[in-house]
Amino acid sequence: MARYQAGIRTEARIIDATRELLGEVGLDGTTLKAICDRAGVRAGSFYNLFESKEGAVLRVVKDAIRAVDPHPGGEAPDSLEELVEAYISFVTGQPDVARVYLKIAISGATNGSLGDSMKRHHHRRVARFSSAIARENPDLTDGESEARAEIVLATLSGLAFMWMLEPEFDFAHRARLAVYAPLLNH
Amino acid sequence: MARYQAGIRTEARIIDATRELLGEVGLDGTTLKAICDRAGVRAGSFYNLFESKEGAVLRVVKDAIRAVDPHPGGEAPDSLEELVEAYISFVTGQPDVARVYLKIAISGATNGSLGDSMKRHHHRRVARFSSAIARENPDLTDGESEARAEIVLATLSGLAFMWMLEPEFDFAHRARLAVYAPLLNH
DNA sequence: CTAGATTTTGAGTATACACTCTATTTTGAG
DNA sequence: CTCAAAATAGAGTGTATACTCAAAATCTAG
Repeated sequence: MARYQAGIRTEARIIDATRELLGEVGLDGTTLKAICDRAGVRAGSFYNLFESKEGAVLRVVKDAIRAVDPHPGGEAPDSLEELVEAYISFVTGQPDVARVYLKIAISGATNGSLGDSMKRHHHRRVARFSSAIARENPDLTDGESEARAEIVLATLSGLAFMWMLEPEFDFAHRARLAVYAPLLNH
Repeated sequence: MARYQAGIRTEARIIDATRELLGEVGLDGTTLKAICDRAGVRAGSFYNLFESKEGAVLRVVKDAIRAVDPHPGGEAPDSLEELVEAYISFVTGQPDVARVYLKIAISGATNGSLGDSMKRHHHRRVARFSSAIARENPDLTDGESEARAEIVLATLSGLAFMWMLEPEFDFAHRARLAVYAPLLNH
C-alpha cells in the first residue's frame, strides 16, 4: 500500500517537466511525449502516476494560481504596496511558475473549466486590490476603488507580458514606476 | 488564367471563418476542419486557394497587426490621445480582429516566426507612443519617455485582456481613466 | 454554345496525439 | 532473504490532424 521512493521522485520529475514545458511552449506544445522525454520516463510510467495529461497540467496550473495569491481567504490585511511587491516577487522569484500562470491566463481563460477557475481568481484579486486601495483612500467610492484596482492589475499583467516577450525587460522597476508614480505629468 | 468569382467569394468566406475562429477559440482550436465547416467548403477547395492552414492564419494575423497600427511608417504626427483613442476604436470597433490580435500576441508571441513579427510590432508601437509622449513632455529624457510609453501600452493591453475575459467590461471607460487620470491619489 | 480553365468534391495518406495493456523489473517491509 | 506490491518499459490502439489527388462540376471568355 505504501508508495515507494522511486515513484515519488518520478512524480516530482514529471511535475517539474510539465511546469517547465507549460512556461516554455504553452499548453498545446506540452505534449505527453515532451513531458515524458524531459522527465526521462515512458508513457506507461506517467499513467501509473497520473490519471491523464490534463491531471498533471491542472496540478501545475493550480499551484501557479495559488502561488500568485497565497492568502485566498482574503483575511490578510495587505496594503497595496505589499500586494504589488508580492506580485513582483512572484514574477522575479518564480519565473517558471509565473510564465505558466501568464500563458494559461490568456490561452486557457476564454474556454473550458480552466477559464471559470481563472475568472474566479481574477475577481478575487480585483477585490483584494480594491479593498487595499479603499483602505488607503477612504474618500473613494467602492466603484472608484474597484476601477483603480482593475487598472493597477491590468498594468501589472501587461508589464508581465512584456517581460515574457523579452526576458531582459526590467519588470520590477517598471512595475514600481507605474504604480507609485503618476502615469503622466500633471 | 483569370480567377472566377466563385473562387474569390470562397476565399473571403475562408478568411472570415479563420478570423472568427482565431478570436473565439484561439490558434490551436482553429483546425482545418473547423475552418472548412464554417466556410461551407471541403478540404480540397481550401488547398486550391491556400498553400497551407498556416497561410490563411498568417493572412488574418497580419491583417490584425496592421489594423492596430495603420501607419507603420511612423511618420504620422499622432498625439498620445490620438494613439489611445485609435486603440480604443480598434478594440470596440473591430472586436473580432482585436480578439485575434490579443490571443496571438500571447499564445504565439514566444516562439516561431510569428513571435519575431510580434516583437518587431511591439517595438514599433513603443517607439510610436514614446515619441508622442516626448513631444508633449519635452522635459523628459528619452529613457523616461520610453518607460512611460511601455507603461501606457501595458495598461492598455492588460485592460484589453480583461475585456476578453469578460465582454461586458467597459474597456473604453477604463482605458481613458487609466491614461488621462493619475493612477493613484496625490 | 462551347471549350478550356478554374473550382469543388470526397475519399485517401501520413503523422502525431493521448492513452492502454501486459510482461518485466525494482522496491522495501517482515 | 522473500515475496507481494509498486513502478517501469514499450509495443499497440483509436482518433484527430494537416494535407493530397484524380475525377467531376462549374464558370466565363469568345
